[in-house]
Amino acid sequence: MAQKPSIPKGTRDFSPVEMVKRNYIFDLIKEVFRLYGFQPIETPAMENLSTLTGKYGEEGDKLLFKILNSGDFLSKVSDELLDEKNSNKLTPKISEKGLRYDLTVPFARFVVQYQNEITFPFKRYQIQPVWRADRPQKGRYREFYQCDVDVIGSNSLLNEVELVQIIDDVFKRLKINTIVKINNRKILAGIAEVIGENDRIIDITVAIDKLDKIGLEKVNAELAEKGVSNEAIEKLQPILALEGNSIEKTAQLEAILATSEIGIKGVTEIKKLFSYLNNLSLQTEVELDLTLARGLNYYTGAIFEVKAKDFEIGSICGGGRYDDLTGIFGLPNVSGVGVSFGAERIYDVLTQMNLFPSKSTETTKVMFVNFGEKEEAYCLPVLAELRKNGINAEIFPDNAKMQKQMNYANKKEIPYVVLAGETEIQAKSFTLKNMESGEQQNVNAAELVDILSRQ
RNA sequence: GUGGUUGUAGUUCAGUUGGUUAGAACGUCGGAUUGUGGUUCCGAAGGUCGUGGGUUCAAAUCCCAUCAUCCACCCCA
Repeated sequence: MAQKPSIPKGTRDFSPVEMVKRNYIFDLIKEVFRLYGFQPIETPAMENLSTLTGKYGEEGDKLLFKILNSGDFLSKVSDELLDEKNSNKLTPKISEKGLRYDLTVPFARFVVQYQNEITFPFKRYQIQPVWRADRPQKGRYREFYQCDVDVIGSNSLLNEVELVQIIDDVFKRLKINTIVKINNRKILAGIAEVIGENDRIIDITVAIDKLDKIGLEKVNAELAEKGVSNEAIEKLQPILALEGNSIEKTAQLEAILATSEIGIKGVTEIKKLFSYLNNLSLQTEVELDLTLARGLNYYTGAIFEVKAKDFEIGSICGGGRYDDLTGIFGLPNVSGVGVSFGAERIYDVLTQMNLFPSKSTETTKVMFVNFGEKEEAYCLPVLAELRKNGINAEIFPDNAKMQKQMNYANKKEIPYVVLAGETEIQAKSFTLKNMESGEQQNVNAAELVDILSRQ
């Protein structure tokens, strides 16, 4: 038992059955991305730590997986430093690489590195795993896939509009009912300004983000605990209590934030975005949600979050605009906006709501029963012909007992089985069996290919 | 990083107040059935009871430690 092999905490193996489902999600998402003119890139699993550290806040740095230097990495470390046993000071000496924490920062690095070869606006998508040294729990893993789409090098709000359309398109195809929550970091900044707590924008947004979850009272308590003045908390109350639809809310906000330049800017952006969206026949619900604050520190404009309506789970997609992401890598004033689809959670939703399509193009469609050497030779040309026609076909590799071979086909959910033994060879035919109905028919090679092509 | 939960066959779990040889279901393999799967019947294999220590005549069971696991918090997809 103790010696049984296992994989690290928070990581997973994917069986063939799971891979078929995962690929369904990835392929569908990619198809939509391409439809809007996005192109794929990939970046390495590991980045230089200098690229990663300091981009995700203090908490994020702790969650970075670091890779030990190769060779005798301790020999270069001074004895004093070793004796000190201070991990934070020692780490930079023995580790220079880390596993990527998300896809956005490597993308920013990519853009800066290839700025002269890239034509802006640059629209890319990227579907790769990321790693976080988090403690795993329900729906959270240490290795998981992100599906990112970003446009970089364009300030136009049209990009935000198209991202919402992509979200709508993807979830429409996946048959998941969603609600897209939209907010704007500038509005949050405006709120902080109006209540006189400019510097505490992060604390304030993190706290009000929990409004849904822990309620107004606890939010206020947390604000007070973080050092936000009572006066400011008082001023915040009417904002937290805003009601009505998105248009009504923006109207009220406009009045509240009148004295804040940045706040008004945010309201203007939101108004424009909603005016576009209202003219599109979106299937998903879209609403302004002022409590939506989560997200990385680098968001500066729109913030998105998508939730499944019929299923209680965290967000299944999220993103926003960041005005100066590439600035930290030496390329200032390049604005980008993007969203990331959470493949793992989408998988969970589809599984539990039974929304995966039953038939797959990835599995075997027909299996030939193996009756022996002579029969193998008889089957091989037809197998080749089937494959030439794009039909997934296989022959059982051993002349095993009929029961074993049929069982194999059954377990693998192969819908058709071909039996070709002595009788068929003499008649130059094949017996095709439908595994679901049990029906059998005797056909020649051409008919076999023809029938299976049409299924 | 903090708090809690649970560790027994490949999997899900029984296992009485500590008592001889630790059970079941499902799965796997074989047979009933040498050209017909899913159903049925019969049989078999499979365990250092997470690991280490302690208490006891005796430990899967009680105690301690440790590791793993799942859940919640912080944070996040």
